[in-house]
Amino acid sequence: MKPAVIVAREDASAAEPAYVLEDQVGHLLRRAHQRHAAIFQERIGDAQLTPLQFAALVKLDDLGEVSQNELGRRTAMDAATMQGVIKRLLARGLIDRKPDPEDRRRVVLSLTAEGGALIAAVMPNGRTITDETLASLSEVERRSFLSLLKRLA
Amino acid sequence: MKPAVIVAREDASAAEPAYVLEDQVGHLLRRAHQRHAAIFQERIGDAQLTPLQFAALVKLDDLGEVSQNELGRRTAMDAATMQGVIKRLLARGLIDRKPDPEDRRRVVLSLTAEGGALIAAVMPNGRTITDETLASLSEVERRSFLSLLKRLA
DNA sequence: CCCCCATTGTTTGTACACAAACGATTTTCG
DNA sequence: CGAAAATCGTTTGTGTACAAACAATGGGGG
Repeated sequence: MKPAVIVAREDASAAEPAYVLEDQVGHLLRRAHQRHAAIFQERIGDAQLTPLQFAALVKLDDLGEVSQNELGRRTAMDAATMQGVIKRLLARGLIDRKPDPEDRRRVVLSLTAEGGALIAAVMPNGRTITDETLASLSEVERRSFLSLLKRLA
Repeated sequence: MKPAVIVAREDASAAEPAYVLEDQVGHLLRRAHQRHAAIFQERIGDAQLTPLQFAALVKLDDLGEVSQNELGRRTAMDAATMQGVIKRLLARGLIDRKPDPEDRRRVVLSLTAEGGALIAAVMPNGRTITDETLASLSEVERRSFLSLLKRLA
């Protein structure tokens, strides 16, 4: 049997604990993401390169040649967002684009020499950014946090 | 013949571990935030209400009357973003806006009756959204995750 | 008292983020 | 085979996100 006084624990007048914005996952995820974006911009070493553009270049470096939608799936961008990212990378001459001879709906994307050089140059900064983002956590805490975060995403 | 150079290219015994996009905090934060936004839209119960608009209403409900910049600070939005959010909430008649008699640079924001009713109605859905976002974690894991996330934000 | 400087709110421009609708293709299956 | 369904890339429209520049106001120190 339960003690009757348990109800009064949080607040004398409310049955439900207060909804505190600052404690909600959504709000915290948004703020953590904002902070990471700020660190990225400060440390990536190329003022024009955004997190999504960096992600697209990294994946393109991994995969060699991919279609636009496929690259979008690998980097968690929808087709409309991918459109814009690809357009800007093309404009900077960092990627190449040609029709797929085997499927006329597709275009095949790949890094240019310039894109390959850029991604090689800034990749170490990517590690720095990850480190700095997690700087307030110990090594054990980082592993724990990343493992939990991965299960949420 | 088997050239030794191949080994140095991409190998488990390489000095640097590979940069795996899927393991980077930034990418994971982005994906977790995306997933939360999708759950929010599905569950908040008002198709027009966005996470930022909801946050602004919650804080306005807490604080009563605040200036626009102050509300922005409390909800982690910069002034330009706040501009758009406030404009849309005003257009829907959910908030009120009047000049501050004590400081002519400021405007004072507050909930309208309609805004108050809406926030009261959807607040429980906010709890549901938080729960569903964290659904893949146990109670202990949730507490641990939120505590670590709060230290990152 | 007055000038410098900070703060408030606005505008402009760039870049995600995604829904919805579209034409062109390819695939699937009756 | 041929019609329906799925996939590919594009466009449009709305809503964050933030830098940078701006006019107007307020506060403080010389």
